[in-house]
Amino acid sequence: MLSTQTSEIRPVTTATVQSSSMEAGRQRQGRLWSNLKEVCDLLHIPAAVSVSTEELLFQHVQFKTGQRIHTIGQPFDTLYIVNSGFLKTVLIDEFGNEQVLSFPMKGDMLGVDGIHTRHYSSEAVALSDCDLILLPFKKLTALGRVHLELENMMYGVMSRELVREQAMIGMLGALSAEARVARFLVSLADRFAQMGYSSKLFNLRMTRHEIGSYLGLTLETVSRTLSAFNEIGLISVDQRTIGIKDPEALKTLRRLPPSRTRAKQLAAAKSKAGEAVTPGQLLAAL
Amino acid sequence: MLSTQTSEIRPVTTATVQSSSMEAGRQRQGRLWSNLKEVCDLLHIPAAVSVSTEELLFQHVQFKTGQRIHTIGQPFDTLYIVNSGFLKTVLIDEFGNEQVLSFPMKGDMLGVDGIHTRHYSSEAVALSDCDLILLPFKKLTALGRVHLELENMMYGVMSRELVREQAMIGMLGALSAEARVARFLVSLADRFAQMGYSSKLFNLRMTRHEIGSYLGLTLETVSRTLSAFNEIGLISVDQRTIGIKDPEALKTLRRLPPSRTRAKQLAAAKSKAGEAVTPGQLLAAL
DNA sequence: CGAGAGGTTGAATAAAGTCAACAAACGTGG
DNA sequence: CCACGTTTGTTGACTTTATTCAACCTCTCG
Repeated sequence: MLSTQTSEIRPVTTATVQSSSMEAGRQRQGRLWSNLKEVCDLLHIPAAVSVSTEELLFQHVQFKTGQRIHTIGQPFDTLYIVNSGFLKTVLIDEFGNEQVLSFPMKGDMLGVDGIHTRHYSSEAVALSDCDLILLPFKKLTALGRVHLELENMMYGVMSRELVREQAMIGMLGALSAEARVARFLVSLADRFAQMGYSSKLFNLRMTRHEIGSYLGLTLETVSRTLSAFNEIGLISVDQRTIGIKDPEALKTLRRLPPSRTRAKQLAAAKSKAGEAVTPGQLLAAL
Repeated sequence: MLSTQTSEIRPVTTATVQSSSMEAGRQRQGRLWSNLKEVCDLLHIPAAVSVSTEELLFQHVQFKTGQRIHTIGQPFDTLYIVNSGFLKTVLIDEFGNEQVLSFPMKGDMLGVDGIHTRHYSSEAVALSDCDLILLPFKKLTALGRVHLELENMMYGVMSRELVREQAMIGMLGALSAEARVARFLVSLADRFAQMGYSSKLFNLRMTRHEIGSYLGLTLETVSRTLSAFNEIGLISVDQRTIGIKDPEALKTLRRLPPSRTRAKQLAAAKSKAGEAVTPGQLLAAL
């Protein structure tokens, strides 16, 4: 397994950090430090008038694909904000099985689960090379009392995280496999759009196994569902490349009609040569 | 439905509040109030040296069974701490179906999901008569800057909530129906123990439907699973009265053996008249 | 080029859901 | 206090959904 191979590797604090100008402020080359406003922007938290935040700098750290940011039980002292890259957070159950909790990406905060017990309760692994901003928790709370937008930021981010998890619980508790996969794709598309990438065509950063774990399904079910979506034209799939063809249908999808009906209808639709039939219309007709 | 009938009823500040012997809280203007230390104790947060917190009082409010504490979309301004009673929090999906998110009880905080968007994203309903402590959020953050134990309390509680939800996601994503019901019972037992009640015999405050929604199962599956646990002696069930017989087996249970095997084994075990066989031994033998 | 991880697909199986009938408890008004 | 309708809970028969097991394919990267 990818993560086990690299479990002992510690973050590379790049050579440039040691340069003498550390106390002077941010590095010009390499973007190794961010100020409060940049952090707030990243989190999509409206930063109030930023008073002299140039002394208030937060260090960046790079992680390579497969490296662990933190592990379960490790003493908690810092939060992380994803500046670039893709990760997963996982829980490990009593017999070593991974349960994927989230796929953090740009603008997400990591490590919040460690505040309560002062130990991280989950593990975060880089799915690609990543650039993270370090927020030493003690420093953060101390600063929170001076710069109140920082404090509000913290409450806001933690609350947002909670709402997201609630939505996840709702999804796991109530939706069919197909609806889960559909919504997963839509939410990924939305996040990519938010980050300025295409929401119509993107690459999955995770395996079918990881998606399955995240959605409470097996990898086979995920694979089959993607194939089914592809078959009826909701998406295109080629390995990890996903094209979103009918986002609306994906958003509202509750359950696919049985496949033998589907095949018939599809054939019928095709036989009307030359007529344009959207996947949405097809689904609605069933 | 219970909650719809009472949707418009606002909290009653009851007459009985005047009874002098309430554990937490004092009276002022005919109402119950709690100080910071009492709030921290309730939340199981180590309250640091409490400086003159007698002016720092938080008001209580009573809700009757079926009343709503807050609804989805309602403007957020206050957090609640449960001082006594039982509640549920729910999400309502696009076609009106309830998804139960949690069953808050003594020491739990409500409303945290409202901080981010300034609107509650879930609905809280009293499952019994309840006594809640009001924490006006603005007041709270302002006070947080003076009394830092309060600020730490907030972070701690929100983080704890997050960890709980993560555990829930893990459970919904990975466990069988039987394991979910078993863990649900164990966690209830633990909570009752923590509150000073019996962890061996207690009453469920919620319907099978609500349990099912919480666990991502149907009410029939919940009912059948409880019956099965009863049959093999892990618990006793009589309507909403649950007796925990073998907490250890419940804690570690992953999956029950098929029922025809179970019946045979059970018969075999019984036929050895006079021999004491614990449910745990029975399960282990299968 | 070959090993191994990741992905797809099919057939058989098991788990949980659905539909339905019934029983027990609750609560409300006569 | 009882009768009634309603809500809640149990159980059975059957169906659907997703998992399991297995074979096979196809990229990637030493």
